[in-house]
Amino acid sequence: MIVPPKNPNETNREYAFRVISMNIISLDIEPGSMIGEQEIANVLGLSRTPVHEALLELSKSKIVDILPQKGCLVSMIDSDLIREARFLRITVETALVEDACEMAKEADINELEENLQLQEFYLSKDTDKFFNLDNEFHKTIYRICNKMQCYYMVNLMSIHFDRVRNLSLHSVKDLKIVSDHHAICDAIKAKDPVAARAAFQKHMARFELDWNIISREYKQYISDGSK
Amino acid sequence: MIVPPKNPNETNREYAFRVISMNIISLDIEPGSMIGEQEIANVLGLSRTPVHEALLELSKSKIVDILPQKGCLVSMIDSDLIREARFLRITVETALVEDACEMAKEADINELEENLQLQEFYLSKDTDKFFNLDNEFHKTIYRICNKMQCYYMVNLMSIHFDRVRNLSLHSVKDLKIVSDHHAICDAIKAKDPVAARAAFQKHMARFELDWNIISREYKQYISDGSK
DNA sequence: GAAATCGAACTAGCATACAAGATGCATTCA
DNA sequence: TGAATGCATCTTGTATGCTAGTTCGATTTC
Repeated sequence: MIVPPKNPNETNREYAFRVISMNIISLDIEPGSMIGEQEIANVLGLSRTPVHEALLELSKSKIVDILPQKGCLVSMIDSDLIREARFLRITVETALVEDACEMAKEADINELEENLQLQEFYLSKDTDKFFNLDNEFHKTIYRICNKMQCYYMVNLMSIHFDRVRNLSLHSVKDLKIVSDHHAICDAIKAKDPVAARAAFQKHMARFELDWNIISREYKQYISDGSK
Repeated sequence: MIVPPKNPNETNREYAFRVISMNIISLDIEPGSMIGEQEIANVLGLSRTPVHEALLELSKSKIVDILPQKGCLVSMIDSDLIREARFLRITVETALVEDACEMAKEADINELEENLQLQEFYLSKDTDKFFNLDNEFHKTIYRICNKMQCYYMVNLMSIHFDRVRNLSLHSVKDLKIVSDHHAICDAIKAKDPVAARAAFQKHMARFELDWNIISREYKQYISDGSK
């Protein structure tokens, strides 16, 4: 488990949540493994309480399953939950990119374009950095539309999806993500909701290809009943 | 504050969450009021711990705002958060009713129709019962489409919307909700996604009218900047 | 040898205790 | 009189202790 330093303005609970989430997405905590509150509390140098509260929040998205008096099971990669997370993102963000065509100011477009410059720079250099930039790109679209609370809810559930997306970045070679993002950004800039919708859906459709590769390559992490 | 009995298989945390949510929606806990963990713990006969955890979960949807070392502020009725909650529901459930046209089995249609029978029965008799049936109707649509995790996430945020919806049921006389539901159900039964989408959007559009009435009638509960 | 039983060692839920920051009022001081 | 100060008393965040339920292995029993 990777333990970054605690940020100054972060509560212990937020710190625990951040570190555990990170390690689940990066697979440094293995899908299907059991983790105990005390065990994590020891690693992070905290008491059980903030760790308990962080795990409670994670359990809301079913990324962990708290089994009372037994322990905390980190979920296997579950195609049903990924399908739900992906449905939610596609549905919500498709509507958002359309709205963004009216809502986006010049400064917003600049923010997106600056992000895309950095994406190009880091794509082949630093996978984790790129992953964060990708997340920021999507988050900016929520912000443009004044839907930050929706972002929080969708993002919490997206962790299932993120875990696979992170694997993709490390495994799948043919990455067209940045040009997809450019197409979305250009459509918003051109105030063309039809093009924005199309570009976004094309972007999200790539996942099907990745999933085919990932699901073969990481069989041991994928729960039964999926393919 | 109304305190129903604790269900047998419910943890104290779940009980606290259920009771506090209920009282926020029913306005038995007033918008803008401060509540303390100890105070609620006393009323429910619990310790602070499960109450604290319940409030943490509620704070995720911003329906309460935990101010460290000060207290817990129950949010005013906030048009921005309602707009977000409503956007999320409309966006997600519009997509769902379309999918439901393919997914719904005969048993599912029966479940919806049985629910509608009860809605007609209780509409003028028992507002709270009707409110629950309305919720169940929407929940069933998620279940038909195998999107229960999405239901949980959308529902958590919907509490802002629910608080006003509950006021509507008590204040707004001209209720066409049941016939709306019938139209949605009939479209799903006829496997007509275009009609289902239209019926659902017509249903959700009613809220604008209600909001105009509510926002005048309950000004004291509505946060500044809204109209 | 196999099955049943008991108990030690785990777990999370919850209660309680303590720490540290916010508040408000009484007191002090100019 | 008015502003500043300090303390008593709130609050939530966190740590710790206790309870009860689960697991697993050693021991007993047949």
